[in-house]
Amino acid sequence: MADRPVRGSRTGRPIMALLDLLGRRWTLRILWELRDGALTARALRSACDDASPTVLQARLAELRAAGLVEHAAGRGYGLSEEGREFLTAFMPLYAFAERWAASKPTTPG
Amino acid sequence: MADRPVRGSRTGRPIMALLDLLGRRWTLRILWELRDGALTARALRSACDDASPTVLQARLAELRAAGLVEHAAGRGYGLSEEGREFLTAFMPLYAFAERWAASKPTTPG
DNA sequence: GTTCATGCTACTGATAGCGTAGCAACGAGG
DNA sequence: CCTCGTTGCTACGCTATCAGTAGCATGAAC
Repeated sequence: MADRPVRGSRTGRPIMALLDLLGRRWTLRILWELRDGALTARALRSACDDASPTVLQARLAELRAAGLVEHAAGRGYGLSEEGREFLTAFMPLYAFAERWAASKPTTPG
Repeated sequence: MADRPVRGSRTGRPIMALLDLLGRRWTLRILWELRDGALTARALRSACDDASPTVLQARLAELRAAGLVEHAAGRGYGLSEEGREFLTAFMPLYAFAERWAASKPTTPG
């Protein structure tokens, strides 16, 4: 996992790089949990259902390489300027999720 | 992978269910490749860099269970009404990807 | 009958992720 | 100096997921 940028980025289409980046476990979740501000690595872990630090660190590294997440020493991880742009672009999907769940039978509770 | 709806859906927050659904390999890609109309299972496979039919079938099943994808016998797989809504909500992220790639050094071409 | 395309499944081997434990660095308090 | 508690990060063994290839059953055209 060193020089390989992002799976699919060689197609030249940025959307493929993004699709591939987001299509990995915890990636979207991390970005989402960071929406209200920076979190320490351990706090982020708690927010993400205590996911393995192994994967979390890997995702954080990818996200930092992608320029979406930044790390302030001692203060934890937070969204970068681009990360916040991402989240803004993501919000319509949040709205969709609400409507989607409302029309789904698989939402008993 | 039988009765379990979607990881994280028990939190009651639909966004978690969506985040989790999308955070699986090929899920986002499938939805994206279906944007211009239905594709047969094999055509979809080609569009998805010849991904394993095993995973593709699994994703297709999940996507159908989620109500985002439909299957017309002989005609292939296509987005449902909700699937199209999803894609509409996804478009801002497409726009973001373009800007994002432009500001990234990791896009030599 | 043969041929072709459809959707789908069965394997085996590789990769990614999980769960737990632990390390090094830094600051506060004694 | 030492201890304590926090930080970010890594190692290890085990499991689940994915990859890659092959193959099945169905249906239409000929």
